[in-house]
Amino acid sequence: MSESIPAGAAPRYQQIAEALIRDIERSRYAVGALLPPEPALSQHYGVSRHTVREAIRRLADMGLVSRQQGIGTRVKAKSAAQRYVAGLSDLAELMQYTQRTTLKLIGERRLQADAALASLLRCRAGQPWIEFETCRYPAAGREPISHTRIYVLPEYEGIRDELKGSVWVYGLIEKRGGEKIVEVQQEIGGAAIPAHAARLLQVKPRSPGMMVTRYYLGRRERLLSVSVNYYPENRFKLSTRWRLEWDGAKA
Amino acid sequence: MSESIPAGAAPRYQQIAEALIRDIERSRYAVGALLPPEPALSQHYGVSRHTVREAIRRLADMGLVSRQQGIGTRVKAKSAAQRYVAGLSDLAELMQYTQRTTLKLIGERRLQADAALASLLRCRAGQPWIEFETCRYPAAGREPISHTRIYVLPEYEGIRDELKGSVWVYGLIEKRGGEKIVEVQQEIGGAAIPAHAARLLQVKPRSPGMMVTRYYLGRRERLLSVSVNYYPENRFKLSTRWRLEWDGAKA
DNA sequence: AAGTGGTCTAGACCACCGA
DNA sequence: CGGTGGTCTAGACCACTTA
Repeated sequence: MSESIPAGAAPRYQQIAEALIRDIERSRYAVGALLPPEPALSQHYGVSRHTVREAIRRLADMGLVSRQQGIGTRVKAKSAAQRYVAGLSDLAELMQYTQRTTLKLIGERRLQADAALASLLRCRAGQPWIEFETCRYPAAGREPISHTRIYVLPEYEGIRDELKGSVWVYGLIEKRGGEKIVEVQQEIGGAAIPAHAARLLQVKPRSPGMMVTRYYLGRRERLLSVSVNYYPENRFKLSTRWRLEWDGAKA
Repeated sequence: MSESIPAGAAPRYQQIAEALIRDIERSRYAVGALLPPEPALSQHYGVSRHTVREAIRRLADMGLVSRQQGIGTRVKAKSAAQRYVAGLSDLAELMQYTQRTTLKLIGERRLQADAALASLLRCRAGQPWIEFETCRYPAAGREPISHTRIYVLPEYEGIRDELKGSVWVYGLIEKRGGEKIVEVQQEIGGAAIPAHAARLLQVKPRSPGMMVTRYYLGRRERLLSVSVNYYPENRFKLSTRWRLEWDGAKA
């Protein structure tokens, strides 16, 4: 072959990828069905098998097809699902204290969840927890940014000794138990600051604020820790950037 | 070459990929530096250039290196950064009104940003906007969930006619202008509900609530729309799930 | 002009699957 | 067994960057 390609034209494999995508969208190749084998495509488009494979690789990256040795290339979806994603390189970004902050340990107690706490912590009543009460301060200022109750499994009791300073609880859990935090569920709502927290935060009871509850889960959905945070008005903002991304995370 | 590979051994390109990863981790190739050119690697490992490219492709998929035609392959990171990601298949999930809700248009006006508004909307003073004031209601109940001021570029004035019902503004923008929303920046903080919004939300002025500001951006960071939302306490919670994912999103 | 990565060919053998 | 995708070779020309 080796026909000269017009300048500015897309590479051959990309043209073929586009052709295949069109064929999938127009249901020439139905979802669940097999694409023609690579040698057939290679002959049909008059290119080498390598070029066809390059095209199919694009489709696979987009999640449109999946390949299986010995079987073939199966159509998995009619169109590349676009989605918006947000990413964190580190869990510390979740809290977004860009400036240095200090964690102050106010108190600690062992307890068993009563009905109310069990509901908040999504566990069964009677479940034993250790509760750390903390406030977080900016390095320079005096007013605390937040009041936080941290609940951890009793087996992580020892983290108390390392809790001082600007360390993050989940880091301590990962360091000690060796259990990795695989998922964090975060709930945010407006809330009046309860009297006890208000005192520590130096605001009036029932002042407006934000309540953030975070559930830290390990492998197999195991709940390792829960934190309940109160942020008074105007001291802290949570921000998140959602970006459109093509399935497969290609730049 | 074509030495027989021991059964069960990893493919050659994978072995080479692992060797390169080791070399990067051990700083034989520093972050920011260039990997040796493909022909050199091909000769060094005694494989074809294709095989080397397959290995480097793995590294690129993991975000360890980036390639640039005419320049070379540059090391971008020492290790495949694990990260936590959250995904939305649709922007509607950002708002998370699981039940059906209705948008009620309260008012509309054209305006030019004064200093305060310009700061909020991150634009220059004098920039013309159209402001829609809306409340969102659950289907059955009476109390509104939220009060929202939506700012859009004047060119999208026409979306007013479609704003009624439970439609989402960004959908209208995409439908009309053809401009795609590529990024959404979201800021959340606790806030007292201002008097005007409080009246519509049927709460007392300065009651605790949550303020959510969302910036909708198109291609090239172009700001298309901004929404300022107030949610009273206990009527709505934002929840997000962050999951650990390996860079490159390879299963 | 020289060197880089990007694309492409025409072969080959292999591991895996279903009949 | 024949056919699938997976790996690999030994070439080739091209587009792009730097000098």
